[in-house]
Amino acid sequence: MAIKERKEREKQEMRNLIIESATRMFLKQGYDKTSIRNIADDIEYSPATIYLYFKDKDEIFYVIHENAFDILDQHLRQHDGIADPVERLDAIGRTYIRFGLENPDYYDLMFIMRAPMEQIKNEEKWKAGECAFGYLLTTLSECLEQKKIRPADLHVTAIQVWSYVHGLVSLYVRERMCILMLPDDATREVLYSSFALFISNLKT
Amino acid sequence: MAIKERKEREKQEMRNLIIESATRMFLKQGYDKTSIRNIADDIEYSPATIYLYFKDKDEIFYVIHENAFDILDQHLRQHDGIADPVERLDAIGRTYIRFGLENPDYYDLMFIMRAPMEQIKNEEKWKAGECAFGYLLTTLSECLEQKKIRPADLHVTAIQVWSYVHGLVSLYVRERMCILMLPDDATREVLYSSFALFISNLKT
DNA sequence: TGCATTTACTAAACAGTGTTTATTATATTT
DNA sequence: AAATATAATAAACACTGTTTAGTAAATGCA
Repeated sequence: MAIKERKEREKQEMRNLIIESATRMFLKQGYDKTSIRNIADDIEYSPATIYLYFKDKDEIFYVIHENAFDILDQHLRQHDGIADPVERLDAIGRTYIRFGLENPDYYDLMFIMRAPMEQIKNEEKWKAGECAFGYLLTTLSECLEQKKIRPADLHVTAIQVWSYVHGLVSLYVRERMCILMLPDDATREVLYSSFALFISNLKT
Repeated sequence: MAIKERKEREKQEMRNLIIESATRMFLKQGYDKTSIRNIADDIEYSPATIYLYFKDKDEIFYVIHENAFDILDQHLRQHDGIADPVERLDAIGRTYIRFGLENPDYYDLMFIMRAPMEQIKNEEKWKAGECAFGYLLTTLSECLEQKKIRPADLHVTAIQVWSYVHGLVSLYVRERMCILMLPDDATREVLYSSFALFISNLKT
């Protein structure tokens, strides 16, 4: 009965087709303009067909959300080779910020929008988030062990670092950095300078 | 011609009626469920009437956004009496965090949602934001003058502080703090502890 | 092979949304 | 009292996510 396997494969291909189309549209026109009807038009199926492969719109965006975490993860793990944990922390932070600035829509979906988190409530855990946060925890615990940053509770420190870079990126992405009344490239410079200052304040 | 004045007054009263209804609904059921039709139902007018007093839905929420800034401002200015600027900074930060945790919908509108910022582009400046940010700048420049915090560029430091508290609150409000896998009250405690640590790292 | 059954798909509808237009009723001015 | 200006609305437009009922094709079994 190889038919069942082929059917399963075809089902997965259709899911991929939908996700690919949705991702293209999302990155081009944003969440709101990526409607089920637009996706259906794009892949040349009826809107109702999409509901045979995904429970609802949120489920589609949950998959995109997970894919985005894979991409961020690849970026962050690039710094695995840096021996000094504080230097690594600095590199991770700058890469995180750069990822946010260069992929504002992905960043939105990963860390700002409510939709993907609704999905997580009904499932089990925020696996993708835990993976990235775990990497931060590992790096920070090395920093603390080697007494290279000011001593404090590991989780409190992690929240401090994450909140900080998230604050920078999310204020920028959601257009609150206009408060500086600077041109865009100068604003970005302030973000990186501010992060550098933060890291230097963290050091022992 | 006192009629014109009365008409002007009536127009303003109608605007207030709409804003009051919209605010009530927004705080009770959130942005999405506050539809023009729901507001119209609530004030017992037709949906089209609302468009005689407001250009669109965003304009209504822009007014609510401005009102929210007034409320935050009142909270923050409570600490005007604190002589030591670092102590004042600490109090301001904690009040900002508390405001965000206790008024998540207002916080959303003020610092996360895109809608109100669209309005600002078409107008002049982000007056409400500048007011609050100005207060932070004043406090920080005092801290720097008195050499009570580590020396650095004023604006870079301000962005550092704001990004940090915003990061804490926005990750909480948009449900990313679930990563800590702690009950709600413990999570809030981590936020405050993390801020305390941040302030102590900022001090000279 | 022929028939029954399962699977895949879709047209149409439902219940919403923000917004605009054409029309009516009311209030003001002349 | 008639003409004009203002205020309010019913209905429509163009969307949205989602569900239902019905059709056509592929598969399982005799």
